[in-house]
Amino acid sequence: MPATIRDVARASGVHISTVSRAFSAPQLVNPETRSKVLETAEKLGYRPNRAARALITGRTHNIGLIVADIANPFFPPLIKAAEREARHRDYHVFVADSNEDPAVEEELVRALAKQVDGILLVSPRLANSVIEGLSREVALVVVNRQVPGLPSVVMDVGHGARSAIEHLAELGHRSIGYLGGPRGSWTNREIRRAAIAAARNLGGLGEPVEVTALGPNAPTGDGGLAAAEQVHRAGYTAVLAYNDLMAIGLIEGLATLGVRVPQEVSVVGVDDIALSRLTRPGLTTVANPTAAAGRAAVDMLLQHGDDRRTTGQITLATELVIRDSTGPGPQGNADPG
Amino acid sequence: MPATIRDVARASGVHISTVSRAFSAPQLVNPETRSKVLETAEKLGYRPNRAARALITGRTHNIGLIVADIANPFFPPLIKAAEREARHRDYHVFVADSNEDPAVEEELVRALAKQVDGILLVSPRLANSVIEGLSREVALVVVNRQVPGLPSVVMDVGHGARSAIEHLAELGHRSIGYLGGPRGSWTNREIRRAAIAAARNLGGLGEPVEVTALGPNAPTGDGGLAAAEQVHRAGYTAVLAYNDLMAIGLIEGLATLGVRVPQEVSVVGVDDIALSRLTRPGLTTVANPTAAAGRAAVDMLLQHGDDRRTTGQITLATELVIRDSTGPGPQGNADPG
DNA sequence: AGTTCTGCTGCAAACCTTTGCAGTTCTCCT
DNA sequence: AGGAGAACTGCAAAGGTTTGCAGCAGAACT
Repeated sequence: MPATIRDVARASGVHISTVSRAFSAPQLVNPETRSKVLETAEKLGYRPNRAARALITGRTHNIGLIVADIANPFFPPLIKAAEREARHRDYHVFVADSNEDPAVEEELVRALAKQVDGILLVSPRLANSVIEGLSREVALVVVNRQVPGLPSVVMDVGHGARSAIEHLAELGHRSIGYLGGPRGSWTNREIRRAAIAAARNLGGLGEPVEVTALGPNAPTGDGGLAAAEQVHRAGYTAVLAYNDLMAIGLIEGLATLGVRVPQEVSVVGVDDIALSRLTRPGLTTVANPTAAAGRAAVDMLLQHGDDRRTTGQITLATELVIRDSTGPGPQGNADPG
Repeated sequence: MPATIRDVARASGVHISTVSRAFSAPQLVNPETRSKVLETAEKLGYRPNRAARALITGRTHNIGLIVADIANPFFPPLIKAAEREARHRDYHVFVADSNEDPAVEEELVRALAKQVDGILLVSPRLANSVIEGLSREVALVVVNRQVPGLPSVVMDVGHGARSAIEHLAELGHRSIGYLGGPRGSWTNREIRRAAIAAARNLGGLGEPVEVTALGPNAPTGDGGLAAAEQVHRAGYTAVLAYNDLMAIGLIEGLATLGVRVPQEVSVVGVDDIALSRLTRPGLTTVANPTAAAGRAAVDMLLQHGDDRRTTGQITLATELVIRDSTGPGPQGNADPG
């Protein structure tokens, strides 16, 4: 029913190859012919069949994008930026959701592999070895993870965690909890490592600061909510959470236990999702450049046309945003230096 | 480089058509042959080329899903449910985001049309006439909108709005604002209509209740935040918001103006996004069965294999969830009847 | 023993487009 | 005037799969 290239060729009195070129290699065809062809194509409602094109060129002009959980507000801005960037280059984005499940994630990569030109693996929960294996089946760019030998885009959460710990220490906090995220998350390991290292560092030059890691936990509001009691019992005066969602859940959980934030416990999140500006207290958090990450990842995937295996690794800067969920620790006020 | 059907045929000593049938018509091939074929296919890492398959069958086994704004937490659960249902039937879902822009929306439908078997148009901002036109190019199921002649899935927001207004009236509120959503939203019109009608109805049997509509506004937290002052000035004692995000933004905006919810103003949202349980006060809201809607929409699209133009219209029930953002109005307590 | 049927497999066309090559016409040199 | 080159267009193969049809062997009839 839909018009094919043949219909257009017939209707405009030229060969199909000319029609083809009118679309995909305009400089090779006489402007007059071209406009005539385009006109009839328009009239017939012709749109090139992407399947046929893909069959012969080997490129689908689609890219896959797999996230751990699309319901986590961290991802949508990244997805939007990636879609925008991709559309801009005449690509489309397939978004899929692994439900935080490594097995589903692997299955998705396999299923998508044959119908996309490459896949953006965002916040993968898979083991590095598996990811390396998959990268032999399809071009991969990993986001929020560094995998040796693969192109990747990460945010400098280590720096962010350090800033957060320093901020809390400066406010006088000495006993800090790290509310960990999901198993298999590179970001989680990175934050934990950096937070503990930062505490050790600070301990060297003043009063000892201790960071204790909790988890793994579900990286959701409920995950934070559920951890509230544990946090309360442990007696931390400040908590750094794996992400904003958990931080917000934690604050609510503490509120129901009668614990006030930031008066009794300070809370810092990571991501700076749109919501964190809106809650009360406004959430102090490590801002992640998610949109930039989405754009960069698409760029990496498409830029190096066919020279697969580009091993660029991009690290984007993060920044601590101080709002109202952090306040002076029990030792008194911030020390002046 | 990747193994083709021909490689498998050669390696297992049968004709390619047998390999094809081993995958897509198992009952037509000898079980022994079949297992041998599958085995060698596995060994060679063969995966059918979907482009080639699509070319001949005319079905891509992909479906498109266009939402107004993927960053609105209302959509992800719907998307997840749709993806799940689709994957279950060996389909994949293309998600795209129109940025609340009708022009982008139309362009997306056109672009997607040729590479999917059908499109789920969720919360479209397009005019009905345009949607009807598009439905001639590609199978369409509309969600959160009723378009004559097209299959659709809607939530009974009219009922929800009525319940909300009745709830507020019962609490003693007489001057209620409706914080409207975006231009072009069917749901917005529906809620407004129902809310105003409900007020008129109530007025008939007791003290007059007035519902005043505001808007259009951006259906986001910021949209709600921005409207806070207007709401405050207007002196409503209760507000029904187009969605939870706006309701939450409004509550924060009122808080910064020193207006307490629910003591001074009651607020009701629509959607019951996950977050609404977590904020303080917990948000009273009209719960929408988003996951069910996602599943139903995919069902409608795929079920009636090729008998296009099925005109089923599904309406899913909504339910008022009462939490802490609504309280007694200025007239005193709830009246007993 | 001859016939019909069943169950399986092979053959080849078809799906729609891209692209290297060859052919044609025309312009511009020398 | 003759030849070279440019500019454009047509030809046909190729890409990987599905599927109607035909062929074949063997089983089950008569």
